[in-house]
Amino acid sequence: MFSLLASSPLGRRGIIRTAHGDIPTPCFMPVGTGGAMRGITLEDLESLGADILLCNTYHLHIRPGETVVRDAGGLHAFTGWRKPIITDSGGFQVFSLTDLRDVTDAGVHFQSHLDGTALFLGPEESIRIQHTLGADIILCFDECPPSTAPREVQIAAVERTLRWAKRCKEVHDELKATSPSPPSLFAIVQGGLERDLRERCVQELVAMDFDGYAIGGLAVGETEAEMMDILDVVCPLLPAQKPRYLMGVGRLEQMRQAVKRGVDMFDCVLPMREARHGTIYLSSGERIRITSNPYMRDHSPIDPDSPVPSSRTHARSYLNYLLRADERYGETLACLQNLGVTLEMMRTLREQLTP
RNA sequence: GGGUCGGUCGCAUAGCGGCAAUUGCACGUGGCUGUAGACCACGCGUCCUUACGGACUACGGGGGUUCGAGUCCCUCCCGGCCCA
Repeated sequence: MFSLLASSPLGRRGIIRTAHGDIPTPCFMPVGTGGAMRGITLEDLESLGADILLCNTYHLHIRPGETVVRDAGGLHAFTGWRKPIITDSGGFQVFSLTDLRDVTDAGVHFQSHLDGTALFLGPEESIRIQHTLGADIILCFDECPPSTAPREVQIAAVERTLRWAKRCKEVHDELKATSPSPPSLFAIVQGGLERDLRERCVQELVAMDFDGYAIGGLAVGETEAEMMDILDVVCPLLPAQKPRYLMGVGRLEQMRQAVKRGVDMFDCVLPMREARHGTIYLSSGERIRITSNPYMRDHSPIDPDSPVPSSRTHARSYLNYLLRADERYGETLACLQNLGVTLEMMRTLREQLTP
């Protein structure tokens, strides 16, 4: 499923093969939580060069519900996205919906963020839903505390995440037997900023033998140095022949640094969110606040060297106006640009790593 | 000409004796990291202070009552509506 093509102090170059196509790594996985990207189409996403889409179990479970997706023919048929799809387990919502959930060992009781309806998601539920959705890569249901949470909290989260990982794998193995093209299952390493807990978590998970390993619980409150420090602890302990996925990261510079430490996969809402909110990434590496005053009369292209055609033909003044006027097209242009620059950076990185 | 309602920080609003004065929009500057968040935070009379804070000038103009007036009274100007 994963082939490591090259490995050096600059990073790893590899390829993940799935039923819906190959994913060259290192890769950035755009976040289309509810089976869609905000502001751009999935056709846009493909033309930007994305090789895999990330969707979310919690969100799709609430709406439209996995049976609707299944009856539509699975996530690929339902969305029209033909390339690989990875689904997050819903574990992150323990972190992000902190006021709307209650964690127990059995799983998590959520209150739907839409209408308050009670719903329960545990390891078994999450894996079953992910199988039903029909993703190519699925994730274990984990507990993600803030990275700055005290050690006792991290210990409990690691132990729970390990217990849950075991249960996830058991259900996954059962379901795998009944499926013609079952998904790959990745485990998630927790442990906050506690190096020994991270070590323990990795070792236990590796012993259970998953298809890949995700590093969770980062980019949730710690400094960049702390994040890299944890990668330095975790990555060397992961098996070379399995893909590594740093969840929720991130900034371009963070991803560059993480690649050097041996990370293969990333996802992050930041490029899209910052785009919608007016921060534009340039191919030069610079970031600009396009909605600010100086750009009102800057009629030069958004990014003359952009990998995205629309950013070469449209003026900064136009994008400034569109976003200020709350025109949807502004979000579209901004999102295309930031995602385009992000994906382009990964392509460049891959080229540099190709032997 | 008579009656009536009204003139508050760019626009729109609140305020009915203790106010540099509500709220929305606009504007300004930040922030967003496995998406609950086309979002959030702060600023938005002038000047001084790193800040706490202080000084000055302000609710159409002028005058008055009052310890104190955007708020009450008189008068003038301007606008809307109604009747002539």
